This record gives sequence, structure tokens and C-alpha cells, in this order.
Amino acid sequence: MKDAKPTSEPTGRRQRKRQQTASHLATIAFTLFEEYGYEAVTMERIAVEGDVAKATLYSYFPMKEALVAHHLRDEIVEGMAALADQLATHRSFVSRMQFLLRESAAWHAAKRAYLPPYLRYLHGIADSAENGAIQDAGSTVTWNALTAMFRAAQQGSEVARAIPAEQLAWSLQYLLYGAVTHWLLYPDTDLTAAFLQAFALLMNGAAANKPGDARKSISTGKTNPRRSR
Amino acid sequence: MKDAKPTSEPTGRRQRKRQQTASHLATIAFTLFEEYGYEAVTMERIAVEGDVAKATLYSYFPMKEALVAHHLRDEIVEGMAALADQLATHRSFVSRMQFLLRESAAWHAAKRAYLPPYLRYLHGIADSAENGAIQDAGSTVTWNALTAMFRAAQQGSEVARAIPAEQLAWSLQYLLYGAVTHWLLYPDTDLTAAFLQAFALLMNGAAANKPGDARKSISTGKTNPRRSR
DNA sequence: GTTCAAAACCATACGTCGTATGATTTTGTA
DNA sequence: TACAAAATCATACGACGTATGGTTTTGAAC
Repeated sequence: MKDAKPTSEPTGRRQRKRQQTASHLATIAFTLFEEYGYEAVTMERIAVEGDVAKATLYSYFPMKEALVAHHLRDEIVEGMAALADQLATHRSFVSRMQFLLRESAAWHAAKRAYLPPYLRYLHGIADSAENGAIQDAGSTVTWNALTAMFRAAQQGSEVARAIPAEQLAWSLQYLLYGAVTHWLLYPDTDLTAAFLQAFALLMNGAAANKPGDARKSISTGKTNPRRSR
Repeated sequence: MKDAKPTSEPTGRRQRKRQQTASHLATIAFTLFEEYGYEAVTMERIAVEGDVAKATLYSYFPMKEALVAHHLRDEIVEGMAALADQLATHRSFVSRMQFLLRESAAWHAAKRAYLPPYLRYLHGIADSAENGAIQDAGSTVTWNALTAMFRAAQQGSEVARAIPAEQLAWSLQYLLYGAVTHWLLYPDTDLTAAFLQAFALLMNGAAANKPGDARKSISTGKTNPRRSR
């Protein structure tokens, strides 16, 4: 079944080649997007430029948005790796998360133009699943990271253990998603602030504080008068 | 620039007639959807059946999804009105909200088939706004209701006043949105439970409870062994 | 090496959405 | 009655995404 004979190369070549051309096509597409704008570039064009038939292109990327998603996902993976070191320097969970959110907001701002198709793609997933196939793998990257952070915070007693870390990650993602959506509609609003507020809300909750409440609430993290280090 | 009111705003009758045919078209469309399924019904067909040119149909509903949205929005308005009485019988904010969420979950389950295009529409809004026009008016109905409830709860000291009611409504909506999306992917999960959990999380927050915390946390509202009715 | 079935690929046509065009009709108002 | 704005119409079109049916690669088995 799985033990390969020493006759020739492992069977993974086909798959590697596939991922290779996938990456190739995505790169070409992104180059075109950068030059002419997402809307202006047609799938036909990408196929021609990539020297494949349109049908083949679609076999790799079932919708146009998937091309954007592929590229952005790669960027996210890269970015997260690059941030790992700095993340580790932050001592508390809240501080780590706030740092990550600031970075994330900046990244969103930089990629603004691609967010509409990207978000559309992430939902296209859920839609397609209606008809059968596809597991997500889209935003899983960031979701995994968030889950890990929440889980660690639970073990460090910074976050309540009652709620599964997965659900917390998931909840935060949707709050952030809402912030992004709002920000796309009103570009002049402060995305970073919105991210931090969403996080603070998730941590503190909305219930009125009773007098005897001993919890120290998490601020929105904006440069605060007190504590200038 | 072009503001002021230089010419004439659409006058009473014209506007009424427009809304009338809009409703007419939406009804026809929905009937067809019910009979043949959303995907199977083409815009061309709807136009023919409604005895208008395709371009005219599009002038009323800029995307196919808008037809679904129109109908569902009407249903929501109706439903909310019908629920108003029962809502008032609940004494506390938490109880009111939980009641509403249960109803909402049931409604979502009933309309399951239409949710994908409906959600797509709500986002198409944000997308279209990129290019210029449209203010939402889509989910505003339910958003208004939530905002009002939160504001009342703030005045009754059941919810912290630090966060604007609008933002709370907005946050809850996105948490619920996440729950719905997840449920669409995994239909066997319990949407009602997910709604209630989302709400509980929003109220209680995720931060670890310090020993001296006097806040009584909101349960998920599921029929709980202890304290039954 | 020859054979074979699966897969990847190709060219092309097609259905549908949504937009654009330019002419024609309706409607409110001057 | 005149006229400009809005609504409607018929039609063509560009682009997305699917379907079809045939051709080439490819991995492996004989």
C-alpha cells in the first residue's frame, strides 16, 4: 500500500508539479493584477499569459478570487513567520495579541485593494461546500495561530478555560471580519483602533460591571497617557 | 457639487409605483424560486414572467441576490413586529435577548436554503460601495432592533455604558453571522446553542475570572440541570 | 519495453450574470 | 401644450464559470 519500491522516484512528483504550476499561475495572475487592477484582468487573459487553456486554469483555481487568496495566504504565512520572534518578546497574552492585531491591521491596510475579492473567496468556500467539495484551508492559517495563542493564554490563566480556544479564535476572527468590512465601507475610520476595541470587548464582555468586580479590564491599547514606559 | 436639490426628487406617486412593481417582481421571483429552486431560475425568466425587460428588472434589483434579500427583509420586519409583544413580557435584558436569539435561530433554520444568496447580498453591498453607491438598508432592520435593546439595557444598567450600543449590536451581529456560516457548513450542529453561546461570550467576555469577581455570568441558556424554570 | 487506465490538458461552445447603448414612452411640472 | 427627467425597452456584449469530447502525460503493471 504505502511502502514504495526502490525502483524509481516517489509518487509525489505529480502533486509537486501541480503545486508548482499552481504557484506559477497565481504569480502571473498577481503580476497582472498589480499592473492593470484586479477587475480589469480577465481569466482568459491569465490563461493565455500562463500558457494554459482556460479550463486548466479553472481546474487550479475554481474562481477568480482564488488566485488572490492563494497569493495572500502565502503572504500571511510568510508574515506570521516573520512576526514569530517579535511575538515571543511580549510577555503577556494581551500584549502579544495587541501587537499581532496592530500588525494585522497594517497588513490589511496595505492590501486593501485585494480584500474584497479575498473576503468573497472565503465565503465562496462556505457556499461551494453547499454543493459538496472543499474544506476551507483558506483562513485556517491565521485561525490556527489565534487558537494556539488562546490555548496558551488559558494554560497561563489569562483567559477563562470554560470556552474552547477554537471558539474564541473563531469569535475573534468574526469580530475582526466585521471591523474590516466596516472599514472597507468607511475608509477614513481607524482599523487598528477597531481591531483593538473588538479584542477588548471579547475579553471584557459587555455586561455591566458590578461594584465588587475585581477584574481589571483590558483597555483598547491606544497610546495611553499613563504608563509611558 | 451636485448636491442641493436643483431638480426634482422623485415625487410621491412615482416612488410608490416603483416600490409597488419592485414588490411585484420580488414576489414573482420568490414564487419561482420556491417552485424550481434559486439556482434554476434565471433573471431572464423572472423578467419575462414579470413582463418587464431584463434591464428594467436590473434597475430594481442590481443583483439576483437582491430579490431574495427583499423578500427576506420583509419577512424579518413582519416577524419582528409579531414578536414585539412576547418580547415585552420578558423582564430582563438577557432573557429578552435569549428569547430573540432562539426565535432568530429557528427562522434561520426555516430559511436555510436562501441564506447563501442572502449573505452574499449583504456583502455585495459592501462590495458595491467600493464603486460608489448604495447605503446598506439590508440588515439595518435587525441591527436597529439590537441597538435599541442594547441601549435600553444600558439605561437599565444591565450592560456597560462604556461601549456604544451601536457597536455592541454590530459586534453581536458578526458573531451571529459567524455562527450561521459555521452552521451552513456543518448543518448538524445546533444553531440555537451557537447563538446563545455567542451572546454569552459577548456579555461575559473571555478574560479569566479573578477570585473576587462579583459578576454573575450569563449561561448559554440551554435547559440547565440546576434551576429549571 | 509495451500496455493501460487515470489524470491532466486542450479547444471550443455554451449558459448566465450583469452592463452598456440608444431609442421610445411615461410622467410631473412649467 | 411643451418639455425635461425618469422609466422602460430591445438588443448586443463582455466576463465568469461549466460542459463536452477528444488528445496527451504519466505512473505503474505486465
